[in-house]
Amino acid sequence: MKTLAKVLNVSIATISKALRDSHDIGDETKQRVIETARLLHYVPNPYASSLRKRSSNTIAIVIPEIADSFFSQAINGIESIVDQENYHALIYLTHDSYEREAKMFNDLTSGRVDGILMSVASNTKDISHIQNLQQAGIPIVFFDRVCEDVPTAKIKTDDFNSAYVATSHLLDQGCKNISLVTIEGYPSILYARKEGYKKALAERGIKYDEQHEISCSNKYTQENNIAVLKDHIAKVKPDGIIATVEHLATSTYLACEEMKLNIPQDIKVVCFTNQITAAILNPPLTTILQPAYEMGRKAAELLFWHLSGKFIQMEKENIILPSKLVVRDSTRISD
Amino acid sequence: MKTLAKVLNVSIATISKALRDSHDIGDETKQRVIETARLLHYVPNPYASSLRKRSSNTIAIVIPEIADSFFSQAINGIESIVDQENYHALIYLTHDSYEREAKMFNDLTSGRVDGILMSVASNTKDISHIQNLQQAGIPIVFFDRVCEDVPTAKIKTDDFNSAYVATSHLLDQGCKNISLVTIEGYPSILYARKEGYKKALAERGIKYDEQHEISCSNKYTQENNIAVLKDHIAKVKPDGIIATVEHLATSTYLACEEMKLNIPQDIKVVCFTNQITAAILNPPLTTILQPAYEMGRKAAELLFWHLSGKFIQMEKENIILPSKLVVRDSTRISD
DNA sequence: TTAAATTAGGTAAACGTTTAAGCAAATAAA
DNA sequence: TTTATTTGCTTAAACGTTTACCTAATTTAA
Repeated sequence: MKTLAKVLNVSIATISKALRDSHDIGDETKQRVIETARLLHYVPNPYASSLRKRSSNTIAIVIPEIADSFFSQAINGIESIVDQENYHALIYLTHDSYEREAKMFNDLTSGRVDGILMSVASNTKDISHIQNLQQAGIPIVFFDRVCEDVPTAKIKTDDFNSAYVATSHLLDQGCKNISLVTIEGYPSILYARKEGYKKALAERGIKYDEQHEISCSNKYTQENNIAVLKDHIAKVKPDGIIATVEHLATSTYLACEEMKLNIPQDIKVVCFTNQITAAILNPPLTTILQPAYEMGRKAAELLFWHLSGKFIQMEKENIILPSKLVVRDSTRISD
Repeated sequence: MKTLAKVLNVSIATISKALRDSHDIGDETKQRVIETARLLHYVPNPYASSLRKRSSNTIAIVIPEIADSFFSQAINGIESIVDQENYHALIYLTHDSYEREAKMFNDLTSGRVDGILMSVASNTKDISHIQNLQQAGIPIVFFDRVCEDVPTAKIKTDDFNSAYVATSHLLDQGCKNISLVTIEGYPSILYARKEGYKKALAERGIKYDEQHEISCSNKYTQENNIAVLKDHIAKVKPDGIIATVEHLATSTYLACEEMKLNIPQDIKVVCFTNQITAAILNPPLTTILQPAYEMGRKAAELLFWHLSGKFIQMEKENIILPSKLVVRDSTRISD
């Protein structure tokens, strides 16, 4: 294209410099260049530019799943910054599979992106793929599902505390027998939620019972999860349930309905979810609302601070944004 | 990196060809190259490759909004193909703004992507940005919110028919007075939905009344939408509502609740939405479920067929996948 | 007046691939 | 045996930018 821009008969270097507003070029020439570039619909080739500059103006967003309010809201937050910085965002879905995640990371060492924003897959144990990436000099910021063993910036919400608050709330509402519904895998956030749950129990002198913890599949086979839940409810007869991931809300409600259990009379339910429909469910669902947008935004901000050369000790950044318990009828004592 | 791969003392061309499995290279050398590439963690630089090959292995997904079940499910469908083709997906959110869309398209003429999958912003009228892109030789496939004036492939759902079916269903349930709730803008799909609605009315000899059509903002200010709805309901007193976009479901339910209107007794509601919580709402919501995943998948398939050189008359591809009316309590005659 | 500094722009190399063209040695065809 | 073909590899150009280094002309300082 620049050869075409030689209608101005100046050198190609002049064009480049003029467009990048270099001090080397006179104001008048700059204007002429910019003007004719616009006229000729010239748009620079990003790949040539990236190759030469060794930076891509692109980041990667690596998440387990996209059909999930938390993640889609987080992406909105990320995008608000990416857009402002004139960057581009590649999106990668791991579907919560370690194998896919590792494969993607291998590709990402190529320099395709300048940095990565990620929520790790729930069954990721081995972290060598992440370490390789760091060795390649590519910065990573974790959000929500962080990987504690990797020394880099992390944006979390207060999982421990919010689980504690949720459990205490259920206890306040008279529950004696609370089950914790989680998914398979090793995400540290689920561990934290479990610990918060345990602490609330302990504080009231209730013994933690492994029987009360139940793992659903994270593969989104709703029928299967409903079956598992019904089984559990029949056996343990809980009067309260804490669902630790979003898609378990629907399964839990349907399981209760099929068992003719009334929420909240027979069983009270609280769920970690950002679904906007929570308020119009039957009954309206008490939720732990996570600051998804802000978390995505903050994660992106940190990454760009780092990329812009501002010295940040990435491994020292460990930001915790508060979640909020939103009490609705699913845990309200009905009279 | 290839200079490093010269530990094998062969030429850099040999490396390149060996890795791309060219017939030029002997089997034994190929193996040696592949082996040591793996050993040295060699990953080719995508920007150099893209520059030389003049193709990027990347597509763009341009959509109005991501925190929406339809779009996030569609992305899942797209991703299933993108992944299979070893491509990469850049994501761009227009937030339903024509200005943002046009700006993005200008950037996309650069050759950053090999093709585009898009749902156009609801207030896009001028389509010159899209035409410019086509002139630059970059293929586009529309899905859901198509732009009828652009000659290229389109994946839609049967908006006309499903609105017709939904309206007829409400009429069957005894509604006499049905309002259509839409958003501002000119998306052709909303026009089709309106026409389907009108046809169902006409068939039963009911006169279409403009009063019954109401536009909410598409800027997601829920409080505002609720106010608009309450106002409308108070004035027109509809006994049935068809909400044509997902985020209006919550607004509608809340407006009815605030007005102490019982769904479905006082007013019946059906909504175009893919939200999985529809089944557990209060009451369970009758929905028009769109084949989001399949639409995304099909759109991606078409694009890749085209990219792979299979001759497709893109402008002839006009695929319509059926939506499904899922009847639940929100339109059920209660006894 | 001359030397030094500044301004405005040009030259050419480099970024890391891919690929057309070429070439020697080995093999097949005549 | 000679010629034609095939095999396996090398050379070098090209993709479209950016940028270190040069140069000539102009301005400023001494």
